[in-house]
Amino acid sequence: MQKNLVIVESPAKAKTIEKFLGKDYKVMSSFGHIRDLKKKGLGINIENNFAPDYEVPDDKKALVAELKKQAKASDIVWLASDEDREGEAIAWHLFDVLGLKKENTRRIVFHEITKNAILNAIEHPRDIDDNLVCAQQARRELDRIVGFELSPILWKKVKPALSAGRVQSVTVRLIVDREREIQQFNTESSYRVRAIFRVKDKSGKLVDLKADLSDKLSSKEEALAFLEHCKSASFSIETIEHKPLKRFPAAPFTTSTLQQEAARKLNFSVSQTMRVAQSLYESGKITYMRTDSVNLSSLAIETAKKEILSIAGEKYHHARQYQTKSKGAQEAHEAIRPTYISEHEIEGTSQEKKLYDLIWKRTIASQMADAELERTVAVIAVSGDKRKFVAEGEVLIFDGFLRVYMESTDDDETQENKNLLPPLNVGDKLSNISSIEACERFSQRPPRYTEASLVHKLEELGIGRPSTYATTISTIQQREYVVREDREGEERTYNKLTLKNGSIEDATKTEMAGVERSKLFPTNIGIVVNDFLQEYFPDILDYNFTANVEKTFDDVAEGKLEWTSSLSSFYKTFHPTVENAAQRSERKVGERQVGVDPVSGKPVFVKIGRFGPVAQIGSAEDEEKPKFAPLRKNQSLESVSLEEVLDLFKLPRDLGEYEGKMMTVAIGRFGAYVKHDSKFYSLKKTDDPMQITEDRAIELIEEKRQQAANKYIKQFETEGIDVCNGRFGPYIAYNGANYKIPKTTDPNTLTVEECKALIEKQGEKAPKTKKSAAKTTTKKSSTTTAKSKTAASGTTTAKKSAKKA
DNA sequence: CAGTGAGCGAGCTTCCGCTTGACTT
Repeated sequence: MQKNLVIVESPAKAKTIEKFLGKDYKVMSSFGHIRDLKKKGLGINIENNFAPDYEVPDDKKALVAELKKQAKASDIVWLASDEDREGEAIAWHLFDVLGLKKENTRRIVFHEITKNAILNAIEHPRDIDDNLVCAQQARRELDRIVGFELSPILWKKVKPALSAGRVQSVTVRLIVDREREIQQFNTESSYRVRAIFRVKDKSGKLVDLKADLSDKLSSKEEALAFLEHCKSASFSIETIEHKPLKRFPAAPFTTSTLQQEAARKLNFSVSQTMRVAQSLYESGKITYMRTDSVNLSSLAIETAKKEILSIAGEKYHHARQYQTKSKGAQEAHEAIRPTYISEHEIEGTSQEKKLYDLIWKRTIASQMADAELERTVAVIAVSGDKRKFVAEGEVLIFDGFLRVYMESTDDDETQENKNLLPPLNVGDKLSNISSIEACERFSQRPPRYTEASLVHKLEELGIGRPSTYATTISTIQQREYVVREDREGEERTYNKLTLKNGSIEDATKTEMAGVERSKLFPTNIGIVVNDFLQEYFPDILDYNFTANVEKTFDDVAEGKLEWTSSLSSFYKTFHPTVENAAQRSERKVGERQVGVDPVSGKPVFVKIGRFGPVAQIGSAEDEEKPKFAPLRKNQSLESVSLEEVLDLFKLPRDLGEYEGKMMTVAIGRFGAYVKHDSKFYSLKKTDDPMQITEDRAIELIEEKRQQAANKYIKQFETEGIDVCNGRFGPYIAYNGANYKIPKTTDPNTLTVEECKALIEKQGEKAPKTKKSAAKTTTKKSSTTTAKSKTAASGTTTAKKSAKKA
């Protein structure tokens, strides 16, 4: 029987701590929260002074039972959850659920997982901070109230199974607002002028000196006039200025900055970064990865120093302690850093190696000296004109931290490398002119968010926590408020005027504009939901809502405010807005009439239907049932035209008969297809479903039949082994699973024995279950299943198929 | 995998923050 039981939040932490504490201590993990508001219903008794209705979730029951048992068997229980609002609440829930006694319970905290920090914590136990626990309850209940009162309004007014919440709704708003800014942005063009002079460098060789005109020119006429003037003008150096410059290393990683840098430098998605970081943490290679602190332990600062001295020498070392600037930071942990800074590299997957390398470099660089540069600015006067050319050069005097690490920026405009300027003197005449170009340039619209830049914005606004950034971003995509995708840009022409050898050339050039890679776009549903919420719940959708309620939670934490009264004053103003929205707003949220159908004379609408954006001819009140057609993915509820909508009703289209069966063309979830004899044939990208001919459809059908015929290279029927042609080349199919064939082997010559050997070598796999359709459609099908049951009410076949689904 | 959208109408959906596995591709 052990004397002491220590409970922490994370099992990886438990493992390391157990080593420090010796055999008198058993260390267990709570795996985060062990109790929460009841899953079903509000879980809050509003009339009864916001009394919470807590329950231990099913998947935690076994764990709680085990903790209880171990706690009973111990003399003293040490509650060592994190030192923040959530951690304090976890400690209290443990105390309550495990039925602990005050006299043999100790609350301890540490910010670093080092032996000293932990032994020190053990020596300084304290009581559970009830005020902090109350602040957490207020936070928890407020989130539940907002989420569970708003979401049902959306089910009624927009579409079932939607959601709204303090964090996710504001996150969607950021993206919708940005999209509107982009739509309303007026691109303006102007002319930038650059001169290239030829001057001698130190060794007397002629080199280019590039200089840009300080003013932009607003029109082609102005640009032409300026170049015309330059033909006969003279150019001379007016001033030269040398300025020392310093660059500072960035602070060590927090969750948010790690996500951003991994996206920029390694092209990781936000969730991918967290997955990889989690595995590094679990194998003890890095410190905790969900943190908002930039603080390094004194131990880390010491070992970083040792490393820097041995890699680069004394001159490169500069010990620094960083301050957290982000709003609402709770700093329960250290910054993200290597556990052992002396390990420059680690074993692991290539992703793990890359992320570790990034963390190592960032940590080391944060303790290194500033980089020193010198910038030179030469101003060049143009005779007979007030405007000046400016040439800038930069030299690195001392690389400092840049030796190991340089932070990236989101700015996708390629930063031009500035080099050292050739030697120049005030008064020098620049008579050797290579060219002067006036190039039409366009003003930049605001950028769309990437996952990482969105996290950055959320952190800046103090919305969400390190543990939730990744899930928030996936939630808004799951709800189909937002999509992450690429967009092809559009070709744009621009004008370029070049003065060379005394004459001006006028050229029209083209470039791609507006190309997007992996950016976040709002969907029709996202826009409709956002506009609705903004209209009826402007306070909740306010970018400062979270920051404001955090202030009242702080008051609760400091004991200045009763937690229930903070909630009741919120509820008093919030709940009436919910009632108001339920009554006043129309069912037809987001509906828009685009025109009148010329054939039937009925109105044509677009709206969010039960299954997403849809066009509708005629209304439900008409005697005749209205006609529906889903909108295409790229069509916007706000801007789609009557013509485009009417086109949607032209499908499915009959193409004529083939082999006695009708061919129809339509567009489904996976794109355009031809249906024939209840089989489906996808159209190629180049085929237009509105234009496709009967002959082309037959061609597609025959092509697919041909492919199916070529599917089998060989079949060993008695053994049930097939050698097939697949999308990724030849493979072996056996017992419902697929096996690779080495590239060096000719599939045509494979024997049964060789196939069996290959199967054995790759380890016999379980048969693939018939698609994971169940997993992806369960959620959606809950509505369709219910409907199909009733649609064919009573018939046994319908019940069967419903069960299957 | 390639559909759906009225009508009867019960019962379902949903939040944010702590934590990992247990599941497939």
